[in-house]
Amino acid sequence: MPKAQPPATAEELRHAILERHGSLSKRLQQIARYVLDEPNELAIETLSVIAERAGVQPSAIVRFAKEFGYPGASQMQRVFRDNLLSGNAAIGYGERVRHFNAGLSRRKGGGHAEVLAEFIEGNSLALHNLAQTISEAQLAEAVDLIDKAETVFVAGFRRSFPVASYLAYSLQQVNKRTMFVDGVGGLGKLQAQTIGRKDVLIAVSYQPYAGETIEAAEQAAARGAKILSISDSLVSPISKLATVVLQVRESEVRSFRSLAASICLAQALVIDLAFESTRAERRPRRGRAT
Amino acid sequence: MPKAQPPATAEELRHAILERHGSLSKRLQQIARYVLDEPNELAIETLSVIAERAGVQPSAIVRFAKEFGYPGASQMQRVFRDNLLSGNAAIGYGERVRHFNAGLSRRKGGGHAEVLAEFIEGNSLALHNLAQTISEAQLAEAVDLIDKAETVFVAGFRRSFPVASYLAYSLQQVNKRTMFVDGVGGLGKLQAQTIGRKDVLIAVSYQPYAGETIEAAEQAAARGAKILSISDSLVSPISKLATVVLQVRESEVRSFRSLAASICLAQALVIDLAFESTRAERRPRRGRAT
DNA sequence: AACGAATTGGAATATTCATTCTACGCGCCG
DNA sequence: CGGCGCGTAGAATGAATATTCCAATTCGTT
Repeated sequence: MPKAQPPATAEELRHAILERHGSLSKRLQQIARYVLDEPNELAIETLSVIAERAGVQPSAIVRFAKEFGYPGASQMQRVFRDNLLSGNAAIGYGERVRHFNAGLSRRKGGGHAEVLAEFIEGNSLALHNLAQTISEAQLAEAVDLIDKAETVFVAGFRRSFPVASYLAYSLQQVNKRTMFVDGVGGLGKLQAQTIGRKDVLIAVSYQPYAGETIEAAEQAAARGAKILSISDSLVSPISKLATVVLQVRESEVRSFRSLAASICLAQALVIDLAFESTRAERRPRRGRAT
Repeated sequence: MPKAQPPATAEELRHAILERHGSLSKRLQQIARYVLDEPNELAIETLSVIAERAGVQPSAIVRFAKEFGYPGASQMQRVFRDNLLSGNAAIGYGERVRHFNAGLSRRKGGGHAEVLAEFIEGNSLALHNLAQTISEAQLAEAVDLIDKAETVFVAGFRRSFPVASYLAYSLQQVNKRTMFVDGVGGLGKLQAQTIGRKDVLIAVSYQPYAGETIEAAEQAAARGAKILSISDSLVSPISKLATVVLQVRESEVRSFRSLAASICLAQALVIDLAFESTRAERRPRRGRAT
């Protein structure tokens, strides 16, 4: 049932969609979601491109537009285009385009957004720094270590816990046998006690190093397991015991260190491993489960 | 005399135009000026519209594009579109992410460092995108919500778990009364059951939305608690119930979405809260004046 | 002033794109 | 269990748009 008056601005349309989202058909909801999530795509790309990305038929988008009162999809696009333009409208390059400095630092004294911007900046720096501190060889070693392990144990507490949990989760996602030493119920020590010679412990730790992690590492070392340390220092108590150390320098803003770089590294590690495994599938030996 | 290699970015094209401006024909200079002055128009409008506004023939614009090495005017437009989007960041992002997804499958995958570099790039993009999708107002609302809460409950499972655990950890660090709904021992439901009218639930969730989180959100809503949703969509099951939604667009490579942006947001949220509390300490009581 | 080369305007053409339409599939209700 | 209606996919259509081409004009040169 098309409305008589189509929303004239992107904001209005957004509201309208949110309001009616529940009562739309499945396919239309799918489109609604895409429209909400990717307004700029909608503004610029052609209908068929949008359709493909949203996983629907072009005609479905036309129907969607009509559902909200537009005569056609093009008119709906216009709304988003205008919105996009007005957002950027301030950028008026004159004939004197000598200003190649697109001023990116907008100083709003406001506070909230500034904090966010600061962290974004900091994490961005940390990420790029990561590329320089981690060498290809190190990464390859680390992946190889994990790939060859029968079972991977992951340990990390306090500040490192999110990184460890991410690692444990995604390793399982790529079908690596993984044991997350989460220390629930004070069982951390026991969990790590079953580690064996063919296994690997990934120990994530940052200053101040959690006692549990150190313990786990010591135990692993004692039982002949390999250790991969993800840490902020090469000489941390854990790194000393490690076979391979991946050093991450996190950004620190107002004495709060971030984790973005570590998460990124963890992610790259796991995906890289997934590639490695895929390649390894062709090889007869070492039949890891898919 | 068409150049062999057309400028691939708007900035390059601007350079090229400025350089050759003097040696262009009158009509071509006219177009050059328009291109420099109104890049946005060029990005979005159709050729004939642009021609009319610039006071030239459509064919002249095609000629202009060819002059700079493009096979047609459309290809030149694409350059400006990409630029517009990456400037606005909301989808220059999607476009680029799509690019290295394509690139990933093409490359042999031999380079470990390459994978890392791609994730760094992807996360970097996601971070910058974050700055644009989260408005100061939203952040302020979210902080306010948390600040006023008696107890903060944090829920997030599977992929969202690292983010949730980070939030829980750092909220406690800044002395906020926090309850981490971690679902250990299948007690998730019970943990969330004690939530009250004065409390806030921070629900972190991404597709596919974990049932436990949805349950927790429903319970919270039923008991009259406020909900802050950190999610990838405005219409996710959790976001629908939420008082405030912070939408995060993560980078995605090979169906592995990252978490760096979410971690960054979480961090900013907590630190921002810490400032807020510090300021509030001077004032009589917990209740902040709105 | 006249010729030639370069440039331009505008119609003709080819291509791409949005939209419409029809037949099919699915779920709902009798 | 069978019919009915909504929703959907996909091809056909028609419109709009980009591009090409050629004749007309301007500009520079001798």
